[in-house]
Amino acid sequence: MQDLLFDFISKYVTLTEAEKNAIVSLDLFRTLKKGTTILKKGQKSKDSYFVLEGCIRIYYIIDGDEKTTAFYTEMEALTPPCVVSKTPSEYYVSCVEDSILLISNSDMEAEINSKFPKFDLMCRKLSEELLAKQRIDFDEFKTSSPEQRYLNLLQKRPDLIQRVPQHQLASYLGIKPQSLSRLRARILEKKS
Amino acid sequence: MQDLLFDFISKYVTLTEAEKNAIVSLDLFRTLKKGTTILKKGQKSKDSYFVLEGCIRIYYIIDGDEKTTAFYTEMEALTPPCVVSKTPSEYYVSCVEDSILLISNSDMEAEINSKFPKFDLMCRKLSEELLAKQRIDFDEFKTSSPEQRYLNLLQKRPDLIQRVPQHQLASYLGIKPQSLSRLRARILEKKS
DNA sequence: ATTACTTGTTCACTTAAGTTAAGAAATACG
DNA sequence: CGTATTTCTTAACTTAAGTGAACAAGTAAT
Repeated sequence: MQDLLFDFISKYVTLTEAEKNAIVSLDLFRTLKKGTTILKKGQKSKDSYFVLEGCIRIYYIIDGDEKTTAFYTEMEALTPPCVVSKTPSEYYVSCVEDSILLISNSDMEAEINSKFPKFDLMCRKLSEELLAKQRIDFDEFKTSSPEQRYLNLLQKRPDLIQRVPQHQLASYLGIKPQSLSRLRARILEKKS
Repeated sequence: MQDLLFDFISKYVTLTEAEKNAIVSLDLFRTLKKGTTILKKGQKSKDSYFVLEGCIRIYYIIDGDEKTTAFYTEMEALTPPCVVSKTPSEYYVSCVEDSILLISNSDMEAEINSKFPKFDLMCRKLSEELLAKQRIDFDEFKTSSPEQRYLNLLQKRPDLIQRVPQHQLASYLGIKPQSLSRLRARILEKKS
């Protein structure tokens, strides 16, 4: 399980055994049941999440119903905006499936970073990369129709469509569940 | 003009006079005319932009017409995704108005960063902050209708609506110019 | 000054998403 | 196992966005 983490890290920096041990000794791995909420609206938190196995999502409750805006699966990291801004969270984060997460605290990260400057470098590279990736995703979202977005998702993250309830997918695509259902029917119609 | 830059930087790190001089001596300020294209589709580039005055935008050309997805105004920074991924650009960047930009090269940044670790720290803080901000923007976009998005923009960046041509605003809001025009008429109707 | 181009609005029509409601299918749980 | 709940689909209707076209106003260019 830890190997997955170190494979990921190796894309950004090269760690010594001592450094790897330092991470392992922090004992940050957590096993969570499907449906577990790990961050609630209104809470303050300093925790970042790295998904080793499973899937977590960000969702809002607007006019009484859930709006899911993001999913994080294997080898993806999330530092919730509220951790950065140090304000109460506007949204919820919960497990879509049984999941194994690495949960790190920003205070602790600061400590690690001062001991091992490499981590700092990794964090910078990672957030620059995520910023760029998210920019592209946002641009694609803006420039395409719901149907195109769905087809695009089918290409890029086909697994998500299988693992995630469709009403959560719908809001992720910026539409209502009924529209997603209809849109799928429309696509099938076209194919035949 | 440089004061604006140092005011901005001071939000992240505290610079000494020597460090400030080092930046100034690099002579990175550029004055550009409205309409100037600073990055074209297909180009490779290592340049990041910081807007001191004016406004720049990202746009794509899809099926022959422009789709503007982002605007950057005073005190906002853009490192185009293609600089991070080191691949040819998928989009254009151009000046919406006569602008003064600080244009820095990533090779040069690396050099500065190694001389002055503070810059590295600033870059990390900045990209973490921008990532969080963009996540929130994306979430708001997904969870609201075109009309809500327009009203939201009116609250948050009223200046943009004045400075930017409406057909560019439209694609920024994810709709067609005609729809924006109609939507605005609808809002006026409601008010009266 | 005239022409050309850009920009914004309006209109009629088409297409697709939102809404409300009902029912079927799958899943969870006692 | 059966019941409750969640999830998904379908349908009829409403609302709003997309499309194509025409026109007016403003701007730039010769």
